[in-house]
Formats: sequence, structure tokens, C-alpha cells
Amino acid sequence: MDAFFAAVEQASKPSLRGKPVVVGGLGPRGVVATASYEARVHGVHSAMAMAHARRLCPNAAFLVPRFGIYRRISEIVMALLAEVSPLIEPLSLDEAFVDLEAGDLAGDPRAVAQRLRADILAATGLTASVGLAGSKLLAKIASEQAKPDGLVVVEPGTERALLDPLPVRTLWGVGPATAEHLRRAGILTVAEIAQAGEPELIRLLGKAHGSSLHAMAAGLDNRPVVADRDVKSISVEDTFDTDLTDRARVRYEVDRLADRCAQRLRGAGRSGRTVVVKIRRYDFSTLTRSETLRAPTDDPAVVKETARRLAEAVDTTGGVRLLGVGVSGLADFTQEDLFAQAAQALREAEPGPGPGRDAPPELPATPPPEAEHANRWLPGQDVEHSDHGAGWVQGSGVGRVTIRFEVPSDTEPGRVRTFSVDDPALSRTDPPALTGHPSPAGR
DNA sequence: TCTGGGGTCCTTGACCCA
DNA sequence: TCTGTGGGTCAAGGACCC
Repeated sequence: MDAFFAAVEQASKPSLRGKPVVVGGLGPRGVVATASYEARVHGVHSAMAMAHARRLCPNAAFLVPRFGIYRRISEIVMALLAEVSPLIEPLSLDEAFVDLEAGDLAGDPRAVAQRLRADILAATGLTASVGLAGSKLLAKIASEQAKPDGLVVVEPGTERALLDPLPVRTLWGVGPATAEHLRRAGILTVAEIAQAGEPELIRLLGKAHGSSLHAMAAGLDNRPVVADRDVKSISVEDTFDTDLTDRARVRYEVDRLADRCAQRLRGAGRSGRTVVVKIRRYDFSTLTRSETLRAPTDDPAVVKETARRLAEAVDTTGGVRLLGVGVSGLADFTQEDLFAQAAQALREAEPGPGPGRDAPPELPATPPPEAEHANRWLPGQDVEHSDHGAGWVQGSGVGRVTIRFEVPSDTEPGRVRTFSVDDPALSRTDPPALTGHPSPAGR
């Protein structure tokens, strides 16, 4: 999908069509998740600090992500892919590999791809780009080249001609660090990787990375399309608007994260053996501490106690900007966790909630972030007004919130009105569906 | 203006054991 | 009995992806 999050926002909000839109975290430490093509013209791109994006493109609409609707649209698109082939490997909400040979579709693959793009547009009002090739590597590169709203086919025999002149960063697995390694060795293009030879690449980058990169540069990629990849770990993390310096607050946040992590674990019907705590300090140095339990658990109390112990062994003086709690070594929860049960029995036998139990006595001096923001209207959020109908938050501040009243099917931008932030006529609502858009192809 | 969140995979070193 | 070796597991960190 092309500039997926931003494209969904433009489809949902008629007043933003053709305008620069940036979706991402709006806090002081937010980064850009997706920028519309109109914003990219100004140099805004994914993973850039939001503050930087605002300076580059001050007139853009800056919106919080609405994952609920992105997920719904993703499901529609994946269902359309499933009609083409049973073998689909989703990479993210907006990208997937499809093995056309696993399907029983007759006809030219190019025609299949074009029909798929048309179906996606009709069902969602959004454009999709397709790369058609004999391997995942080349299909991925082709789909990047096809963006926005295109189809690129890599004909057999043309693979090297496509790959050779590309910068090394084009290849899967070459990020800033590897690119710098290669640059220092005088390797700038894919052709130069192929010419360097496998032994030299292994010397530069290590065995696994070196040999896989050499094969890819030669156009060799026989990785299969794998449906239903098994999840290997589940984690949650939070970056704080300001660094945490109070140890009691750090402990409180670790507990919260451990609870959220355990809930996600249980929601997925999984348990895990290794609890991992991640701490990013004030200077952005990041460290992890982990402990492997004797048996898998999904018990929030066990995850919490382990995470708390791991976090407390780390020197956090100076401040903490991010905390994370994760569980890996996942298993289907097929056996009863006797240790967790024993711990639970012990807790229940103890009189009253002591330190480290369900009601920690030392509450943090500073309220947690979500309490601060509980009543905040976030730009992009869907709202309903009892008199004016459906709309979305355009901005808020000094006790006022500005709403634009429009729905996806509108052809003209809606009207803007301002209310008090505690206006009882105003409430949050679910996103309106994009499907049923009267003439999606007309945009 | 510093740099999100949720993941995966690889490497290295320590340690244990056969 | 000592030493070397090799495999497995665990912990930690780094790089990368969307």
C-alpha cells in the first residue's frame, strides 16, 4: 500500500486530500510513522523526529495513528490477496508477499496483478503497488520502484541489469551500519558486492550476513513465501516525554509494562520462559537484562516480579527515557505452570498487600503519562457531536478543541467548529468505514 | 530537534557437560 | 587424571525491518 497510514487519513478526511499529512507520535519525542507524498516533497520521511518534520513542513496535518482502522483495512486487503493465492506472507499491516504459483489462477500474472490493484482500490479507495518477480528480494525491490500506484515486472534474465546499479542500501538487511562497513571497503553498489566475492564479504560482515548478501547481490534468493509465521516474542515498551529519575516511578512503570505484556501474552494464548527488560538511559544507551525461568509462564505476577528484579539491578541514575518488558521463548500454554501456581498460593496466604504486590505503597510523585492525557483530544481522533454529527479533532489547546465535521463520503471539506474541551455534547467514536465510498476510483 | 514501537536474526562470550 | 574439543544453553548487544 502506498504511504498507507497517511493515505487512510486522506481517504477518511476529505479536507486532507491532496495536502501534506504526517502520521506519528505527537509527544515531544514522537517520530514520523508515515508521511503522505505531498509531505515527502518537503523532505519528510518515516522515522524522522516529528519536531524535524514540523520544521520542514509546518503546514502539514500532524495526526496520531488510528491503528484500529488501519487493521480493518489491512484485513480487507489481505482477504483480496487470499483470493489470488492461498500462500500469503504478510510483512506488516500494508505489505505482503504472495506466491502466485501456489494459486490456481489462469492467465498472465501481470493481468492478475492489475486486477488485484483495481480490486483493492474499489474495496478501500486506496492505491496499492505491486512488484512481480521470481524471488522475494526482486519482488520487494520492484514494488518499491512501482510506488506510488504502479506495477513493475522483473522479466527473467533482466535481474542483474536491475540490481547492478542500485545502491547497497537497496538490499534486504543492509542498514546504516552495514552500508558504512561496505563504504569503507569501497563498495557502494550491488554490482560491487557481487564483484567483491563471498570470502571478502564474510570477512567484512561475518558468515551469515556476508554469504546471504553475496547471494542476494547475484540475484540468488530462494527464500520461500511462508504463511503463518510463528511469533517468537511478545513485548511492550514506552518512551517517556521526560526522563524518569525517581526509582519508585521506574518501578511503577515496569509493573505497568509487565502487566500489559502478560495480558498480551494471555490474549495470544501463549506463555514464555524468558523475561526481558529493556532500559534506554538518558544518553540513549540501551541495555537489556533477561532471566530464563524454569517453566513457561503467562502469570502477570511472575512476569512482574521477574521484570522488577531485573530492572532494579540496573543503575538508572541519570534518568531513563524508555522502559520495555518482553517475554520470549514462547510455548503454547499446554502445561500448567506449577511455579506460578505455587507463587500465587503463597501470595494468597500472605496477610495484606506488602511491597511489590498488587497495591504498591509508594505511588509515583508524578502521574503516569496516560493520566495526564486522559482528557486530551488528539489530532486525527474520531468524534461525534450530538448536534453536528461525525467529525475529527483538528487541534486542541487552552481549553478549546477544534473539530472538522466531515465523513469519508464527502466530496468537499467539512465545516470547522470550536468547542470547550469538556463539552458534554462531544464524545469519541469509532472510525467511519472507508468501504462504501461512492466513487473511490474517482480520486 | 535527537532518535517510536514491535518485532526478527545474528554474533559473541561465558559456562556446563560429555 | 588431565587436557582439548565441540555442542548446547543462556545472556547481552547490535543491526535491521516496517
